[in-house]
Amino acid sequence: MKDITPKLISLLKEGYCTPQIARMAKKLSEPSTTLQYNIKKLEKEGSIKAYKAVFDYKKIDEGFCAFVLITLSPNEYGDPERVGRELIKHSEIESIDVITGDWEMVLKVRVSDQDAYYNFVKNVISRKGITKIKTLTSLKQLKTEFVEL
Amino acid sequence: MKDITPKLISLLKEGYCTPQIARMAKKLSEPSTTLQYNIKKLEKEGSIKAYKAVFDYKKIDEGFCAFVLITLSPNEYGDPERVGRELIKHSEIESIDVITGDWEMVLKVRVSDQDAYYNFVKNVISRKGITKIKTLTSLKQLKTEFVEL
DNA sequence: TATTTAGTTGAATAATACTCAATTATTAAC
DNA sequence: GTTAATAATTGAGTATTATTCAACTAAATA
Repeated sequence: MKDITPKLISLLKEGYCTPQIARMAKKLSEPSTTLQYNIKKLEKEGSIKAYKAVFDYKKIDEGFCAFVLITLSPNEYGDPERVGRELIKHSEIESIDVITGDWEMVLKVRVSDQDAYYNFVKNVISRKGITKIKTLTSLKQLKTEFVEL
Repeated sequence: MKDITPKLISLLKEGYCTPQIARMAKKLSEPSTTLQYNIKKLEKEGSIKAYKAVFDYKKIDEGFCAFVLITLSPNEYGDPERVGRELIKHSEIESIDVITGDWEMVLKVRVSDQDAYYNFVKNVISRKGITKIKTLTSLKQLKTEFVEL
């Protein structure tokens, strides 16, 4: 039997959703055309980047979650975004931030288990420009993407 | 004129969206009823927690983003989830994780600016049970919630 | 005040999700 | 292996919903 679930998850993780205008209109007691107009405005000015699904990642074989604190080599200090942009396409990475303080970057990463994380570090993170990393492993996730778990 | 935008943002941040089955069906060349069935299954087994919008937070007055590393007092070690659950309802908090290592918890927080963050720390974070915090301020966000910015 | 621009809204239409029943595939029991 | 039960796929029809459009109202600008 064809298992389309992985494809579905992949699409829903980054988009392929849409606002429920009628439901919001009821909730706010406003005409749906008014919401339509205002939502389109938010989209046009780029305030809304995507509509997507939030998962209980334990249940879709992405139970291992970690924050990766990254130290860049001195010659990358000037352009940490360059390193970041090379990481962006990796679907295991939920977020990428350039930060202040003891580290230069922080990633939030989701993979299936510790083994997969080891491979991720080996193949994706261990690259020229990244000097040192510190992993904070999540033991329990209470909230993610503004959604309570 | 009535400004419903804040209400819209608030609703869309945590839900009030729905999958675009027809669009995915085209993309995957599968009948939409098959997708319907599989998506409903994911929902029923709790794999999908919500459908929501992702914003360019700079454009909706939430330009200040920080990771908060938290050290708990020894008498809270046993039940870090208790502290976490009290934080969950705060809409400024994007994520809450209990972690291993030098800290017990990490939050991802979004507010309008540094002033608002100061107030957030004062009013929400500074509470019994939390001994020490370290803030990693995001200078540049390249990706968030699996969505490229 | 006049003029333009931005925002609101109801009515009509187009698109989409959803329901249901029939069919096929998979699994479990004997 | 055969049978029974369960799970998954699918097309046709219906109910909802998003979208379009034009009329109207409010706000901003000169």
